[in-house]
Amino acid sequence: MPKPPKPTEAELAILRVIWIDGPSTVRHVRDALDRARPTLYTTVLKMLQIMTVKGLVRREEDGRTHIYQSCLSEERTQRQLVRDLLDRAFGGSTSKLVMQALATTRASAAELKEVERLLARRRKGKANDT
Amino acid sequence: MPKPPKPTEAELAILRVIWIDGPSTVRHVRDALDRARPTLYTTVLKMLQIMTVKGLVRREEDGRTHIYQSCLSEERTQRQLVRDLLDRAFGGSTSKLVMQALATTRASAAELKEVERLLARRRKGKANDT
DNA sequence: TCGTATTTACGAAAGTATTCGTACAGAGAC
DNA sequence: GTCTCTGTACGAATACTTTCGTAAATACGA
Repeated sequence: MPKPPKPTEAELAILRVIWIDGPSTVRHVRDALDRARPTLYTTVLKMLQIMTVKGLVRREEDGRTHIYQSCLSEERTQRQLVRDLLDRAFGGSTSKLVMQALATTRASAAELKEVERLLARRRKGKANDT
Repeated sequence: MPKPPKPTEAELAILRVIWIDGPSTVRHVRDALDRARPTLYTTVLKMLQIMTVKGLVRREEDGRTHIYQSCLSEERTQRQLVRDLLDRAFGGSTSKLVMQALATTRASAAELKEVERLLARRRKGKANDT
């Protein structure tokens, strides 16, 4: 299968619901999204139909309703998005990107520790374990 | 002034030229972009006009031609983009984002060393120095 | 002066993403 | 059966982004 395209903003929001809550109905996705931003039922439905055509999600019929699940893992998609940003905004420099990530106020002490743990593991040769 | 919006893809490509090469004419930006992707002169001109209205760049007249410079620093924009991605794709988890950044094949040994240096500096309290 | 280059201006077209409105079908209450 | 609720389908409208075509002004060389 041809690699699925980079998800758009609205698509990503939907994918996140599915990654976190697992395979979901349209209604579930809508309710989850609605908390952040009011969304009509048919809008979510339409998006999921489009995403099905694009190969971002696939659906399973359960009686009258459909259940959507992601075709891509959260990690793989995240990696794709990071790489994309790396190329578009950082000229490929990972260290510059990490620098700006750490400059974010949201990077808590616990987060920093976790990052250090990652680096240490990586240094020991135990590359990616995601 | 109201904070300028997140640059679109084409806008970011233009901004990168200006950040790297300094204040530029339309022609210079076009020539630079053209190496990566053929672009018509008037397309770049139009984009720069739009970007001027949005407050992403400002221009100075030099005789008949205009010279465009960025209103935002490269670092600030990068930080904005990283934070945006952090929120949209990682639920705010900096460590997960960094993990995926390091998982990229493009992260060379030198890059990793640089990241470690950053972390060490940060640990010592010398927060951001960009 | 005349023709060509280069420049800005800008509306319109094309492309893409998102939202909305309406139709229709099935299930359950009454 | 009929009403209502919940579901899918899908075209159309809207919004946003990018590209293109053409006009007008100015500079410059022959």
